[in-house]
Parts: sequence; structure tokens; C-alpha cells
Amino acid sequence: MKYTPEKIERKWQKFWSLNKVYYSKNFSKKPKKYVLVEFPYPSGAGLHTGHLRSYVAADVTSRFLRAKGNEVMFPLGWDAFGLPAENYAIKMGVQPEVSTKQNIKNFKKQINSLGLSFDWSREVNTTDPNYYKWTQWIFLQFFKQGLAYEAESLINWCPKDKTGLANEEVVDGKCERCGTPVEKKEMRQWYLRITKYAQKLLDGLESLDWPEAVKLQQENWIGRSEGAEIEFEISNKKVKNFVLLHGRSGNTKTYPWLKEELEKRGYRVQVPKLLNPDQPNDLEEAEYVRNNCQLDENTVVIGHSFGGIVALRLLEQGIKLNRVVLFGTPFTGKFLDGVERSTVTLAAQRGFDFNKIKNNCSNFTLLYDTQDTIVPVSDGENYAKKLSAVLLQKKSQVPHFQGEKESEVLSAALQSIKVFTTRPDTLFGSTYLVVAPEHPIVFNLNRDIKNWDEVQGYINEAKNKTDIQRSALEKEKTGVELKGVSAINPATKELIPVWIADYVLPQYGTGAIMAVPSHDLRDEQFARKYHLPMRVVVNEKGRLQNSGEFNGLDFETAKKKITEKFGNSKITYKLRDWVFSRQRYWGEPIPLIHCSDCGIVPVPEKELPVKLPKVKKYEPTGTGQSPLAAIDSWVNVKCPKCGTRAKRETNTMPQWAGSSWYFLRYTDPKNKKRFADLKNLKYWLPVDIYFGGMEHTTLHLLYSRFWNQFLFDQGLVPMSEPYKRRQPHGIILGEDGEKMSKSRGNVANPDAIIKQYGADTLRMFELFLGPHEQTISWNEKGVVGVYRFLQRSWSLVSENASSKNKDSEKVVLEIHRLIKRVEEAVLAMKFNTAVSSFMEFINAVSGENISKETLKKFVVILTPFAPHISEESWKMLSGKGSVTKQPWPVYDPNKLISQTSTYVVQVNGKFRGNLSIAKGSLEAGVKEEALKIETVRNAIGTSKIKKIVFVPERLINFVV
RNA sequence: GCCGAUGUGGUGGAACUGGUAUACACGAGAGACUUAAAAUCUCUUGCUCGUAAGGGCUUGUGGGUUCGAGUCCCACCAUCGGCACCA
Repeated sequence: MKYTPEKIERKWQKFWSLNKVYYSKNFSKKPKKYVLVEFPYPSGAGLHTGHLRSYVAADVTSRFLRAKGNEVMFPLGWDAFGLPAENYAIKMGVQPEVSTKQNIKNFKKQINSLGLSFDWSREVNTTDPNYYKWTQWIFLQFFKQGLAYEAESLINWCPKDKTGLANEEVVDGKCERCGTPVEKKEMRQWYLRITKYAQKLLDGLESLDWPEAVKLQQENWIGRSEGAEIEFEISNKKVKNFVLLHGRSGNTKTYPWLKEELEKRGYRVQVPKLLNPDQPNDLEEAEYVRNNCQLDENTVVIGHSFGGIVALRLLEQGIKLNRVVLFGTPFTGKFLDGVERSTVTLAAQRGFDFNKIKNNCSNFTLLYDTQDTIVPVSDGENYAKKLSAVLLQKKSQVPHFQGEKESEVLSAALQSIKVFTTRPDTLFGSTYLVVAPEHPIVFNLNRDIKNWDEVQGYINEAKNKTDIQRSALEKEKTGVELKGVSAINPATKELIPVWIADYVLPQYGTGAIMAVPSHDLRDEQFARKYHLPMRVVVNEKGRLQNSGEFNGLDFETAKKKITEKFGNSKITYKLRDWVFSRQRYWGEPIPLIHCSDCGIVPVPEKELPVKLPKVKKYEPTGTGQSPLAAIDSWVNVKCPKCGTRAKRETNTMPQWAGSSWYFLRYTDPKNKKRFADLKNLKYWLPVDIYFGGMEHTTLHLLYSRFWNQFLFDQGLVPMSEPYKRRQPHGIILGEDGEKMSKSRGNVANPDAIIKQYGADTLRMFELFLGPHEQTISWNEKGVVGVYRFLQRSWSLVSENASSKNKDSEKVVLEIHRLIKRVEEAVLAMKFNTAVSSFMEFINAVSGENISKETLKKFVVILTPFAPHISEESWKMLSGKGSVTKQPWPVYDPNKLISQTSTYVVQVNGKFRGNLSIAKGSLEAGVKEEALKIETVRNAIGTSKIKKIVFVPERLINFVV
């Protein structure tokens, strides 16, 4: 009987589907296994051989685990939102919804033609409103916890895809999707505060059964480094006095400490107690301060909250001051906590004559807490505009700067520059400072900078450079000195120059460094170019010199001591917050509403999902606005809080949103009340084995760990780490060794192989290609070898199906050996050697007597690899039911041991012959027999045997 | 530059804790069946000296440890992947 895959494959696929053979049960009594494979985005090009590699491997694993008696969930779904799907639709001139549906249909057909054992009862689709309702819901949980925030900053912008990108989506300065060099654009964007989870994401890795390479890549991406933050005060000889004005209710908790710090530095500090702290009147208070404090051009006035209003009144009333620092000062008089503070509101709403104020003082520092619970940061923005000053947005120790040691306030008071360093031990060698061109201090000091035009020119130049230009390898470092400004090295008390240079990055650390040219290569290059001084402070033996009281200490100890004395220890991460909005149509709408009175208001949960509206034109605008912004009927809504006219957020979420939690939904895909019932989650999680690509290590894999950890912290999922074991696969390249792509025309089409050889052949060939985690070029030449193997298996079964043979001794040994080897190979994910083992078996048993029982065992273990031929063979052997329900045969270790041992006989470590001898023979016996072998005798010749190395049951070696 | 992985026949690759290197497959060569081809089956196939028996060499290169190294150690070379002026 001939092996004709096309006749049997379709038949069994129908059988499996009709009988729901692969559906998995919740709460089964069997041990559960959750096998997951990254779900595809259904591109127009169809399934390619690269997808198949992990699907087949995961399928083999799932089927094996089922046969081993587990309840296995092996689901699949569609990651159908996002750029590629939208770009494809644009190209085809259809709605993304239409093309996506079509592509899914096509993918599913291809997947089913491979006989993959997916549980389709759990299918999910990220573009289904019943699914993305929960994506939006989870986003709102982030928002409510303060982990989704809006900010205006320089972000990565892809000019071709016309959207902002996350840091993770930029590879080598280019868009991860289309390869276009990424530009910098100042934009208002939504962020997820993944940085808050940096340490947790790092810690969680430890316990995971993941390849080291994957863990390391995530570790490096998170990029933790330990060091110190050190303040360098800007030298300002004019300033002599400080006046600290407190807010409403009378005390500003950080003032005693602040006063002490300032006095330590030799300043006179006055902290007047205002007249009527509970019901303050700003005009009266200003007059009181004027009468009781020394106020002149050598004075800096610092005002907290309401105190800031008083400070501005002083200027309005004609007092001239050196500088004014406002922190947490209200502008609109509306408060975030909803508490009424009517006298403060009245004071703020009285308004100011900003021209007068600016005439009397030219230097303002505005400091606002990004997590303030009383005064919004937008009040700071208002002052910044009116006063033409720079707004500093920092996180305070306790919201609204109510901690006892608010270091940001001190920095602002002193106009100091904070640097981050991993080498605090070299502080005495720091001979200049470098700040990023974007650093706010540059603007705050603009009146002191004598070469302002030159500095501004440099800043503009830096702004217009792309990341690639800015970090070009061979590029020489450039910079400009801030003339007229100098800082004080806190250790040496020397005045040192301050430079701006674009080799200092604004986003990392504090955006400023202490340059130590003698101990840092980059600083050295810069110092040589601009003739800046160097001082060696650590000798070749790692001990300090030229460092005052620290001389002689080893550098590790010095790190600690110098940090203690001059700064604070500090940990920084390279990880950046996740830019989470996209200016594109085909994504989940961000479920928020902008109201001019209430601010940003979440869409009430019962109104979810916010459905993506149907539109005619969905192409990206390129203006930085999503196409949704043009749909007035959708954008204009009533504020859910106050009912006045408001507008929807028009940005959409990135493709990574839906895929960040899909593995949770599989456990309970139709739940309408919750994203998944906790009971289901508890039963199925964590994912036992997750198959996927290396390319997702710092994208999907990191993002979804973050979402899961967040949901865990909210008590919504049972495990902090979702994926117990990760199994990456190597990329399959085209035959030309290049990445498979439609434009190169090197995409290998699985359909043609299925047509010619059948799905079972393709499955086994995918596995046989090479080690699963290794990159490999597609080469169809070997397909025929696998096909020949299946043909021979078919013949073996069909020829012996009705015989009454008993197994030969060799067959017994070989079948037990095969079971053992296949089992071990699957567990170790060495699928290529599993296939080899099958081939070796067929070669070994040809011509031997083989029993029906042995053939049945063979067919059962072949099932995970080639399920169609196995079902048909099982039927031929008159097996009952589906072979997919058969338990995995047990191998008998005793059958694997033969009665004789084969020794390797060596002379001086060189192979000289084999020796078969009864098991358990002693050294003397083996020696005697070995010396009878002619080649051994020849090799020894007349030499004397010096030593014999004897490894029982294995080897004997004569040393002569 | 830093981090990681890899390097074995003409090709894809195998080799468990150091113990017969080149399993399995492709390709190639020879033969059988056939009028012929395809398919299938059998044999040969790391390199090299030799008619042969038999010998020598061989896991990127060079050293080392060991009775014995693809496997362990040191140095170097090459390829691939990740990060990259990260202070």
C-alpha cells in the first residue's frame, strides 16, 4: 500500500475538529500544563516557515505532555491591531477591519492544514471589542494608580509610519518596523511608568527557567547601575541672604533642614512667621515681610505654596530681589484634592502685574512636584509662561514637598547642579562639569552666561540632530563652555568651569556629569580637545591620592566614604518610561476624556469598550494627531464627571498593548464581567512553556511581564511572573541567507511542500533543520529525506499490520531505546535529534521480526511529530479510538542493557580495537582478552606496560 | 568599545557527566529493478600515503592540563546577535 498523505491528512484534520479532540478543560483533575506560543499578527503574506518552527515545536511538546497524562492548554489567537496590519490595508485600499478578517481566515486555514493541535475554543482576537474592552480596562487601572501619565517631551518619531515610538521600538536609531531613521519630536504623549517596575522586573528574572541569554538581554536593557548623586553648587558671589516664606497653615516641614543647610554654606537665613497662617491675606502678609526682613538685590526669596504668592507680591510692590524660587505655588486656585482653601484661592485669583514683577527680578526658579496631590503641575506651566522662566518638574519626597528633607528644594535654592556618578571615589579629580544641552539649568542661568548666543546656537544644533548623528561612532566630541558660570567642587572647594556637550544625555541619570578626565576615557578626550585640567586621584594600585583625608584608601572604601560625606547613594536605570500612544487609526482608543474643568477623566467602566469608530479615511495625518481627531462626532462628548462639553483622547495604543495580557484571556476567553476569572487564572497560570522569538526579548516579553506584575500588585492575577519557562527559536532565513521578506522574494511557502509531500513531512522537516534555538537558512533539499523516512515507516506498519511476529532481541532493545531518546529529546527541546532517533530506529529494525505491539508503541510516540500518518497507522494496527488519546509508552531500563559490554581498547590513548566481553568482567580478565587482540599487540610491541587505565564497562587503556 | 553565542566532512548537523569524532539526513559515486526515466532498494563516501595489508592526519588557530580533549584552562582569529558617548 502506497503512502499518500493528501488522502489521509484532510480526513484526520476533519476528525480532530469535529470531535474537539484538543479542547482543554478548566479544573481538570489531571495536572495542568499551559503551553503557549506567541500569537501571530495576521499579515497579508500568509504564514511562513518561520512561524511554523515554533508552532510545530510547541505542538510536539503539547501532544507529548497530553500523552504523558496532563491536561494541556495550547491556545492560539490573533494580534491583529497595529502598524503592519494598517499599512497592509492602506496598500490594498481596504478597511483594516476587512483585510484583517480576510488574513485571519487565511492564516487559520494554513494552520489547520498542518494538523496543529490548537484549542480553538479559546481563540482570542485583539481587535474584537469584547477583547479590547479589557485592554482599555487594564489601561484605566494603570491610570488610576498614577502609572499612566501624559507628558510633553522629546520622543522618537518615525517619519514614515508617522507615529511616536517607544524606546524599545528603536533599533540602531531606526524604526523597528520599517527601518526609517528615527527623528526627535517634542510631543505630548501618554506614558506607562514601567520605570517604577525596573527593580521588580530585574528581581523577577532570577527565579525563572529561562535561557541565560534572554535574561541577560533584559538585565542589560533595564541597565541598573549603582553610584552616587552629588550636588555641585553654582558659585554666585552676590547672594548673601535667604528669606523662606511658608505656606498656608504655617509650617513648611522642610524649612528647618533647609535653613540649616543654607547656614552651613555661610548664608544668612530668615524664616518669618506669617501673620495669619490659617486665613492668610497675601497683600497683608507681603507688607509684613517687607517690614520685618532684609530684602535687597543680594537676597533670594523662597516661597512654598501660598508663600510663593507672597513672594511675587513683594516684587509687584517694588522690592528688587536677586532671585525668587517658587515651589508648589498655586496659580488657578483650584486644588487637586478638592479641599477648599478660600483665602488662598482668593489670593491667587487676584492676579499679578507680571511686567512689574519681571522688572524687579530677572531670575525665577519654578519647582513643581509631578505627584503633587494638591497643586497641579499645570499651575507651574502657567507661571513659567508668565515669568518666561523654566519649569522644573521633579518628584518630591512627600507630595507637595511636605517631607523633612526635600533635596530638590535645596537644589533649586542654591541653583546647584546634581550629577550622577558611579565613581564617587574620583570626586577630587573632577575638574569641570558637563551638562546636557537640554538641561534646564542652562536656561535658568541664561542671564549669567556671557556667551549666550554661542550657547543657544549649540543647543539648537543638538536639538536638530537625530540620535544616529548624535551618537555616531567616529564623531568627535563637541561642546561649549558656559562662560561666566562656575561651579564649586564640594570636595576641593575649587571653582570649576561648566560646559554643555551633547555627549551627555538628558534622559540618563541627572543629565549632568562631573567630568574626571584622568579616570574616564570620554572625559579625557573632551578635556584634551578643549585643554581642560586633569588630576590623577587614584593610583595604579587602586588607592586614593590627591584626595585630602581620603588619601590611601582603596577605591571601594573611598566610594562609600565620599558618598556619605558629599552626596547620596543612588541607583539609576537605563530603562525609560514606555511611550504608549500612537498617532494611528488601527489600535485601541485610549479611554480618556479631556475636560477643561475636571482635567483628564477616565471613561466610566460601564461605558467600555470605547469602540474604534468606522471611518472612510484612516491614513496617518503626520501632524502628530491621530486620524481620530478629525471625527467631530466621535471626539466631542460630555464630561462624565460634570456633564459639560469635553473631548475624547484621540491617540490609540501601540500594538504591544493587546499582546501584553492575551495569555491571561485564554484561561477564560468569553468572560463578560472580568478580563478573566481569578479561579481560571489560578488553575492555569503560570504558563509552563512559552515558545517565541528572540526579537521580543526587550519588547513583548518585557512589556507583558510588566503588565502582569502590575496586575499582580492589584490582586488581579495570582502570579507575579507569568512565564515559567521560555523557549526561544532561531530565525529561519531565506535560502539566500537573508531575512525572509516579500520584497526580496525569498519567502518559503509552506503550502507547496504540503501539497507535494504532506503536512507530516513538513512538520518533521521543520524540526530536523537544526537546533531549535539556532538561526538557520531555509533549504528545501533535505525535505525528501524526511519524506523517505515516513514512507519507510508506512511500509513497516502496513507490511506487518496483520503478521503475528514476535520481536527479535534487537527490536526490543531498539524500541525501548527509541522511547527513551525521544522522551529525553522532547523535554530538552532537541527536536532535531528526536527525528534522527526515529530514522535510526527504522534503519536498525529493517529486516528484523517486529511485533504488532511494538509497532503500536512506535506509532504512539511518532504521533506528536507526524499525527496524520500516526492516526492512519494506528487504524491499520486495529488500535482503538484516536491515537492522540493513547498514553505514552513506558520504556524498561532493563531492556536497554545487553548482556555483553563492548570495551574500547587503547594504547597510549589511541584506539586500537574493540572487545566484547561478558558484563561485570574484572580488570584482569579484560586485560587478558585485550592483549590477545593483534592490533593491540602490534601497537605495544616490545615496550613495557607502565600503567593501565580501566573504566568499567567502557574502556581499557595501556600506557607504555 | 561592552555583553553574549557560535566555529566539526561538499552541505544541514550528532557526540550523555573528558573515553571509538563525523550518528542521522542531504548531495555525490556505483549497482539492482525498468525498453527508458522517475520512484524504490543495496553498497561506497572526512582528508591523506599505499596495489594491498596497514599507517599517518583531522573538530577555527596556537599553547596547556590529562593515560586520553570537539568537550576543561589560557591566548588569539573569524562569524552572528544584543547594547552602545548610560557617566
